[in-house]
Amino acid sequence: MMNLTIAEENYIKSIYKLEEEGQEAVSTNALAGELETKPASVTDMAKKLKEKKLISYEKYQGINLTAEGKKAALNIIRRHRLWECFLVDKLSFSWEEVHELAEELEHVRSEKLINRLSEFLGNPQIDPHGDPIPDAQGKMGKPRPQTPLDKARAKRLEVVAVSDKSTALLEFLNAKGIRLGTQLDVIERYEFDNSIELKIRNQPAFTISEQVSKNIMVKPI
Amino acid sequence: MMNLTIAEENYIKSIYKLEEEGQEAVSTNALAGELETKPASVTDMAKKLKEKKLISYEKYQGINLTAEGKKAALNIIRRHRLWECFLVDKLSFSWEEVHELAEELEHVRSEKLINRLSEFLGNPQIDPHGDPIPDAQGKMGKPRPQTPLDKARAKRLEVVAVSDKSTALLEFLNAKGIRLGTQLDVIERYEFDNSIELKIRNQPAFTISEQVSKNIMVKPI
DNA sequence: ATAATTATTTAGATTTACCTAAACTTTATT
DNA sequence: AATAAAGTTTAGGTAAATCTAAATAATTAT
Ligand SMILES: [Mn+2]
Ligand SMILES: [Mn+2]
Ligand SMILES: [Mn+2]
Ligand SMILES: [Mn+2]
Repeated sequence: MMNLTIAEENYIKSIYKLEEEGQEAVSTNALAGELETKPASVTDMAKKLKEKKLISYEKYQGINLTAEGKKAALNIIRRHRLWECFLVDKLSFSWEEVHELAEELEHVRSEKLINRLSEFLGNPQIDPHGDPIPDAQGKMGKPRPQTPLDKARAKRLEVVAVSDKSTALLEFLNAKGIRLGTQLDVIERYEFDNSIELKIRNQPAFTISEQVSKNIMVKPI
Repeated sequence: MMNLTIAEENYIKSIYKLEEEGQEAVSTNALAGELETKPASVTDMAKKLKEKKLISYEKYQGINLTAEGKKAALNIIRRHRLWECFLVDKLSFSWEEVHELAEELEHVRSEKLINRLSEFLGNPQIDPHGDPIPDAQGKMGKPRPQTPLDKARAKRLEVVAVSDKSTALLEFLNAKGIRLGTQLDVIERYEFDNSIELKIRNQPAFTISEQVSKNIMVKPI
């Protein structure tokens, strides 16, 4: 596996993410949005990544990772999520603080370091936000049955993952006492704005917006 | 304290090191040597760092850190040495493996991260090579009495620090069983090539070159 | 099918951190 | 003091990663 620059790694990671989210071929605009950069910059980089055979790309046709690109992406994600575990489990950071730091730490490229880190952490399978951690070979623990809360139909639910991108969301969840493993009772769904009234045992009920519910992954209990 | 690029941080660190080693004003050439770059590049960067008031610099007159530059340097050194401790103490790396990795990790800039790391490690005072670790305010534990082995006059000596830059040197020391705290008896000093015959308790005597002896810091027992 | 809109690419600049080669200063040697 | 050598700076260039503005292609609406 050849050596990537930090910019290249960030592109690969974002392409992976957008593909995961269902984009058939990742568009220049979508990628520019994800990376907070301009479409023209994306086109430039697309040519470079194609040259390196990490993506397939034809003018105006969008972007897809090659097998090699996917492998690279999983490796970066592994590093990112292991560092997040380290920060939470060993340095007592809370879950809304770690994503940003992991964005930097993930670019320290050393197989040995990351494998030792994994071992030190007890080879965790999920990160602090409930996302699975790829193993050294790039295999990711089967994504367990999970649905965004806005789509879930059951009444009793358990939180299995949350989006890690927004500090504000995670702080809101802290305030409401929602963490991984928290059990929720859906009291009511309001059609007007798709807000949801929830109850956690021993706590007063509260309402969350559709925005929030889309970012909480749950499974029925 | 303003934000520095990785290149700027590396320059600051190298200037600090050369000043420590006694250079009155750090020359363009010396710095180019230390950074494995070209003198012309150093001149470019010197202008930038002067602009940022991290160094004092006049054409042809060499470079010195300002108070602010020194503070920045100590902060980078703190990060470097704490990561070295982490790698050795927590991830079981050996002392010759950690410098390179710390060269990368040191550039992750977060006060909170590094202070938490320090705490996690038990606020260590020295790194795996015996070098003192500056505290959060940039104060460095008094450099304890130490002399390079080639200059030491006593017969019984204890190893208090070693140079961390050469993997080959550290591997040689591993092979000979020399670590921090190791007690050495000087059997003989050979004037011809300044090599030194040493003995460690319960081991056969062996000889080291002047090169090696310059990179082992000792104190009399 | 044509026109309008949106998406994407190209052209041309900019910034950072390098480089080489040539010019210039400083220092050492005769 | 003059010359040679060594050290340093300038001039001009390159590569990566960005940008803006203009051109072009694809999509959507009329
Ligand atoms: Mn994250
Ligand atoms: Mn995460
Ligand atoms: Mn080191
Ligand atoms: Mn060290």
